[in-house]
Amino acid sequence: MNQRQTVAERGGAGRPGKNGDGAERHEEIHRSISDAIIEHRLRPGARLREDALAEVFGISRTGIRKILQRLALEQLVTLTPRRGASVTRPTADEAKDVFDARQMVECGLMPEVARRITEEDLRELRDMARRERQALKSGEQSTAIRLSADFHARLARISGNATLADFVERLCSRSSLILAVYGNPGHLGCESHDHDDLIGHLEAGNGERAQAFMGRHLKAIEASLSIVEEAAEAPDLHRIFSD
Amino acid sequence: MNQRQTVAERGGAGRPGKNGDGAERHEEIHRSISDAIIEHRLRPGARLREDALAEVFGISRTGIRKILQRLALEQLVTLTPRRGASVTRPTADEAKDVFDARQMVECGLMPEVARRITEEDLRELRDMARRERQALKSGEQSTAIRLSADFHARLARISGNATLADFVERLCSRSSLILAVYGNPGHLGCESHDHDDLIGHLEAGNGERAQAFMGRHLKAIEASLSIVEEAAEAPDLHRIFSD
DNA sequence: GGCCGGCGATATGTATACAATGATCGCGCA
DNA sequence: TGCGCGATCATTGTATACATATCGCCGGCC
Repeated sequence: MNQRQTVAERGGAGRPGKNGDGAERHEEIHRSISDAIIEHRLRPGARLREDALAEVFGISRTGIRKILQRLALEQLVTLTPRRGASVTRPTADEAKDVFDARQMVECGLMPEVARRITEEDLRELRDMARRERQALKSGEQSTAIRLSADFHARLARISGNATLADFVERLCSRSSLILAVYGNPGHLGCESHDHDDLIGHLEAGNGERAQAFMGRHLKAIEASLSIVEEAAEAPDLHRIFSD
Repeated sequence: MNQRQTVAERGGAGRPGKNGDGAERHEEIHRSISDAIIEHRLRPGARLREDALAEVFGISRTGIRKILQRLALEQLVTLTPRRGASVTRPTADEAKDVFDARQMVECGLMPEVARRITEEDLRELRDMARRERQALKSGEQSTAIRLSADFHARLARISGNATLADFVERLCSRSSLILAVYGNPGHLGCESHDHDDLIGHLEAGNGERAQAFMGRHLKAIEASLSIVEEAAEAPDLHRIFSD
């Protein structure tokens, strides 16, 4: 296949083969795909063919494979041997696990977050909440979903624990997938004012209240899902036709 | 390079190119390297050259790279662009984050574990604890370290939450690295009788006590570390020679 | 005598070619 | 006419070849 994209990109950089070039390009592509999945522009089950992606982004399959593997480890895509990659379709069990994990970690982090939060953080969080509300109001679901996930991830990072923050970030990404499969259309996960209320508790330095509120918030999201295990691959015919 | 190993392996399988073959082989190699790191047979900082690994395991660099990337995502190896892979040397900050995370998650899991644990689980855990004690006594540090990590991971899995169990498993692997860097020789992380005591609390169905005990257990491990940030790469010459 | 710059070696990053496998579609047969 | 079977095709898995950047060494220069 031709490589017009590659040439254009490299030509623009001035000197071909610059060091950070490749790595940053990969990072960029990873984020592109990741965002598309989180924003539900790629629905669960969508197939991701290596050739197609390679052509779109103007790199060879080698680089695409690397990125797909990373996405697979983040459980955003599923790699079926000899069958290729597709956007992960979370099971009901996984959905429960993810929300239980968020309940434990995000709530547990709130006291520390309340202790460490700065004015700068508060300003940024308020801005994110505002943009999210705005996106919701103007019907930009994709943007709202991503901003919501970003909000939770950003919050966790304030705790100062990078390991737990990374974990929360991945849980939020997966939650977005779960919403895509089990969410009711028109009823987004996070209520528009919830995040603002949470910011209020944190601003007041009330970690306990923030923790409790986060707990209710997550429970509310989980409760809004209609988790009905749609006939899986390999429906149990015996059970279905037993009577 | 020749491929005698590959031929031998494939030939032994009976039919060449069997489906699971490649994937399982990769899994096996991943575990080999992972174990070597966890068991401190590969010390932090050790370089992992692709050619050398490819030759040792009888596959091409392509497969090795895939495995190295996975290990990097699990934060067991560090991939420096253009410099290759090396066993991760955890910083003091990372060590603190990892143990704080374990404190939150492993302790938080105990009540559910106490609720769900079965006789079969108890038997298995006791066996692992026994083998660990035995390894400690006979001076097989490597084995003891791995068994200790396995014990904690196994415990978390009983909770039924695969997501959190995976997380704990990775935290334990990283803890092993941390022990390699900051641990005092001759003083292994987990006291030999701690795990047995923990099993006792779980057998009694006392989740709260198990939770508290796990908390003390982890704190004890963390306290046994001598975390002194050894002069990092790029010593701050200004600060050093300012007086 | 010490430092800077060039040069060769080594190892990684990338692309491509080839091989193998699973899926799809068409054909023949019952 | 429906089903089973076989060939072709599309797609992934693997290895290898080539380009490129970095590291260490050595010689010249200040």
